[in-house]
Amino acid sequence: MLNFIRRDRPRQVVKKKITLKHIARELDVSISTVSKALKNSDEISQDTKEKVQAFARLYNYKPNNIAISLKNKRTKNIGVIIPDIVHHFFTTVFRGIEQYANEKGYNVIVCVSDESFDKEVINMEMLANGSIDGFIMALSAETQKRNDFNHLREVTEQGIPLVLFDRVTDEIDCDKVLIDDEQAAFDATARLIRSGKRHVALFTTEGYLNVSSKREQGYRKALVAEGLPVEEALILRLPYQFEEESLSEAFFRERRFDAVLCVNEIFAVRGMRLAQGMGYRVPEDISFIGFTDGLLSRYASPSLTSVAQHGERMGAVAAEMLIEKVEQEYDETDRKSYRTEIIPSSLVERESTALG
Amino acid sequence: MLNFIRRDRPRQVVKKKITLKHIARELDVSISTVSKALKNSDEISQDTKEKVQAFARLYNYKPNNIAISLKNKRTKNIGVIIPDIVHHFFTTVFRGIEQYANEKGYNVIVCVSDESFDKEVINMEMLANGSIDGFIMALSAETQKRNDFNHLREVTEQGIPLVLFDRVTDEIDCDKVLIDDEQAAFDATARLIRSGKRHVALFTTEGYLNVSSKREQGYRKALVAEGLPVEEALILRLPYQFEEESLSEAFFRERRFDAVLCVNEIFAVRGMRLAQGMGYRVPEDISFIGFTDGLLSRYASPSLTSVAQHGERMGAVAAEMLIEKVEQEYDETDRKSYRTEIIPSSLVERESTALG
DNA sequence: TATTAACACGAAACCGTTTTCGATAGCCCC
DNA sequence: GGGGCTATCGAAAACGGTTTCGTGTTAATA
Repeated sequence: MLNFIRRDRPRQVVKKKITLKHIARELDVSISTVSKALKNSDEISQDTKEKVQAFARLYNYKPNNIAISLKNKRTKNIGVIIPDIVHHFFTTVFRGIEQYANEKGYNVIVCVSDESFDKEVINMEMLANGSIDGFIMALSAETQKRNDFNHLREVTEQGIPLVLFDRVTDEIDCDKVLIDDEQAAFDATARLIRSGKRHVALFTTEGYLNVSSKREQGYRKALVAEGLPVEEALILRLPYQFEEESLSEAFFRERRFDAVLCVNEIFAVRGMRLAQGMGYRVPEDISFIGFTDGLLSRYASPSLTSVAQHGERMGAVAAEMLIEKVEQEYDETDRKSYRTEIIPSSLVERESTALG
Repeated sequence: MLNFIRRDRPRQVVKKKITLKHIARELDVSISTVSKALKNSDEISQDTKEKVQAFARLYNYKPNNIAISLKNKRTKNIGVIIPDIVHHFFTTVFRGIEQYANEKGYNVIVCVSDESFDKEVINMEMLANGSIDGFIMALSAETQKRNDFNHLREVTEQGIPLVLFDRVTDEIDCDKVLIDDEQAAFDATARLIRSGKRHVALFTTEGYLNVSSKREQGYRKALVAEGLPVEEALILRLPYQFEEESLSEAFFRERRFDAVLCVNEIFAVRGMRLAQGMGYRVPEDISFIGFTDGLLSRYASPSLTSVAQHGERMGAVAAEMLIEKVEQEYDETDRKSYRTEIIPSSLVERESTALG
């Protein structure tokens, strides 16, 4: 009597999803027969198959994902944990992940750690209990600062694949995908010097971020490589969300530099603006290069030469590495070996640097 | 013999998750006893409870989410489908969703429709088979253009709660949360006029986007309300990702306008730049107001007066509405009534408009 | 005519929980 | 000493699938 169409809700007919059991009942066969018929198993007669398949189509049968996950012990979900989502770089990486994952039939569960260690841990634990087949993550600032990676260790010890990107740690053995931050900073700095600049300043963040320090290293090495002194006074460490004033005007007024490498777009754009406000010309008097080639770089005036980090590529690679691990988990009794991929970045030249 | 610790992997001990069954075996009690003991049921003796709980703690037992989902027919996941993720507004909305959902113990699965109807449909179908308890979505451009909402209808008919935000449709009966686009455009336009501008131009997108046309309406009404003529020649329809040239210089050279309302940041920033390049002063000669108060508005020079849309608020409200529906689904034999919430936007005044 | 193989299907176990409904044992009481 | 309680636990069904392993029927073969 088609009793799976519930009509007990008052004014709205709710067509509940139908199950194998319903089909079996209606067609007076067993559940296993239905299951096999839908998979076109040759155990089942042509006749029965057609009956079942027609019925299933008619009532739009779709197998329940949860039940399949439980049976297969695979969810086809991957968990992504990032420090922030309102952030151009992470967003582009996420897009790369989502695209690749989707192609492969995976869904993506995102959690935002908000740069907090606790949230990172909680989110991981939530997802690690069967909700996902693997993790892709960038560590929160707090986690990097505390140097506590037990939550990661727990997960990998359980055999759950993990891919770290951008904000990684050496403490954990897993796949990683990185930006060549040091190299990029090196190249950008060298590029400034070769265009005739002699005093290159660095605007970086104060604090613990791995990436900033790598960029600083590249900057230093480039100076040395080009035979220039590292002038510590030209390295300005700014608070993350700094206000106009903190980019001290005095620093500009003295102006003992003719070019600036900035570890992000915002520092660069604000720097340019301050410089222009004080009558300097960009790039003639001061050149600027930023990191993170986002909207700001493109639309600033002058437009900003910037290190493009190809986040989307990074995300795709991370997803590829993860899914490979997830799927091999079930083939070979694996030999685990972990890779670290470096995603090359490139310098997008715009108006804030004079063409050397 | 603690046989749930598998040591058959070569060099890496894999501590597989333990289950009720394992605990039961080790402690020589039944699965039901273990389950009850862990829930502190008073059916179970203090003795047994302590034994079980201690064991569970020791081996870090956590119930399997998938199994629980199957049993409860609730996943504690919500599905979010948005047209794009590398997009400031959607990203902020997502953040609002994620935060609220997380507080309530829900996880968020994101799918990007990429403005494609087909992807939207596929993603919905994927998730609708048990993976999520409800949907939050903004329609893809193609969906809006085709006016085909059967996929939404299917889902709601199955009794799956749905909340639409920003890009919505009247065709579907469900909760909605909207920006007061028309009002915001009205206010912004009025604001320009009251500051003494008499010829306000509009830079909008060509095409079907619901939001753009609402903003245009508000713009038109404001002109009328202020007793000014609507000059069609001052309405410029630009391709979505337009290049410098397309914002025709001629339009600026004639300059039959002294203020511009732009339906997004990018149009505004490019407009300002072009204007400045041609020697006009902003805001003295031409004032600018944009929509979407993002990084560009903040860091442009001059900084851009912009309509802030409070995406985070919007996301939080959407999540709240959805979760309410999801949870009531299981209480009352519901009286479904759908709400439409309007999230007020506000004008963030910056340098691109003269203080009226 | 007895044996056997192919065919078509169903029973049951399983994935990991929760929960209902006994069932057993010990104890008190009359 | 039997009836009734309570305390403590286990069996089993259920969620919705997949899959292994029968099993009964029929037809082909010796």
